[in-house]
Amino acid sequence: MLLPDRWIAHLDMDAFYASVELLRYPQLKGEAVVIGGRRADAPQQLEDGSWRYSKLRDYTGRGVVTTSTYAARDLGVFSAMGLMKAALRAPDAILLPADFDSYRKYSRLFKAAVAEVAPVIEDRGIDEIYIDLTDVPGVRDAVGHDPLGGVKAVAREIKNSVGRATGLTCSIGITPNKLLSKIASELDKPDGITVLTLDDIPSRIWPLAVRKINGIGPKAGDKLVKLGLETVGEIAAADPRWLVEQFGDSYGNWLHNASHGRDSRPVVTHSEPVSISRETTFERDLSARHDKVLLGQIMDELCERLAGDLARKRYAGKTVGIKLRFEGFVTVTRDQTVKVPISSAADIRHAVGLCLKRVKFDKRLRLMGVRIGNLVHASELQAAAPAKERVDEPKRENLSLF
DNA sequence: TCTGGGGTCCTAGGACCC
DNA sequence: TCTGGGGTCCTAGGACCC
Repeated sequence: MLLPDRWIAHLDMDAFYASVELLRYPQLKGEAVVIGGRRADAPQQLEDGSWRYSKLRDYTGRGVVTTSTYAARDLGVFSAMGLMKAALRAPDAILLPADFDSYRKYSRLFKAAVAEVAPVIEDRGIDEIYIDLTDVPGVRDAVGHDPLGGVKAVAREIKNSVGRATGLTCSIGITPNKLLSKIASELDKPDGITVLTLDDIPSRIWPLAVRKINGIGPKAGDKLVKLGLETVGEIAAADPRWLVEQFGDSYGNWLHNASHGRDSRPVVTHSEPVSISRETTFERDLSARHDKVLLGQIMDELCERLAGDLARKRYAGKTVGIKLRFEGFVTVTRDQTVKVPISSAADIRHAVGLCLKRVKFDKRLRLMGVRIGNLVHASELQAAAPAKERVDEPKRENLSLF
């Protein structure tokens, strides 16, 4: 066996939000539970000590499933599914509102627990991480005699550490790169460890559906299937020149390499944000004419919240963007770049006004969002160049849209 | 009964400068 | 009078991920 030059782990918490809720409501273990919905009611304890829960069948609105327990998944209820659709499949499933503060707390706890064993960690969101295990003592020292044994022992140590810190389980995939580890962590879920080398690719990776590769989404997945490629192995067997003809230079070559398990991306332990945004979907579609005042208030509030995020994280930005989604799910964006980084709600709102002027409002709106990019951290923002830079921008009075 | 909210990255065209 | 190539920035849309 050819030994890899790196051992990269992908760790994925099992049904993370749902599992955190089960810590709080252990009596729900084994039940079909769904997390989601902005206004779902929290469980209530009655005078006799029993609990009353919201049922999926009682929900009305535009929410989606954020996570579901494995029992709910058995009934066909999965993440990102509309709650109304989920209710048709599992009307008696228990519906809990999402509690992101709690999930963030457990996220910090599990990442700190992993860092005690293996410190080279890449954050991939609230419930998953990549870990470079190459230089972890238990892995490095086992290279000569029992490399796979060393890797598995470290994986068990990480899982134990996470379990002690949080009471939660996770699944870990360990392979020579991030692409394969991401796939591997799903092969023995929940609570599993899967170690693969490049020799395992034909038997373990090639039989999988193309959508199992991180980076092949709904569009590319459909196109591949229409072209007759349903498994990763079928992509691997395809002529790379043909893949390039079908998918373009960049994506075609990436597909070829990915299907052969090739990926040299490093584990990135630090990154700066590129943009920060806030958006909201309305309970009902709103008219730019009849709901002008309300839309204006909502936009003001989004700008306030975005300014709050910027202040807390100590960033300013030069490019303000709006996102509008109309009935029929048609999405439009407009950007406006200003000369000097801004961070106040008033400055953002002003740039938003410039963006709004360039949109035609001929349909009702279901969503509005504000984004700021071209970010500069406060620490690298020099105090120079004050107000006079804004002379080229129009006056504020004639900018009030809505 | 359609489809949340927070992100990243890529592409492609046009402006503008050298 | 016609015609360069390269580089960077801005904008809009879209795919994808958690």
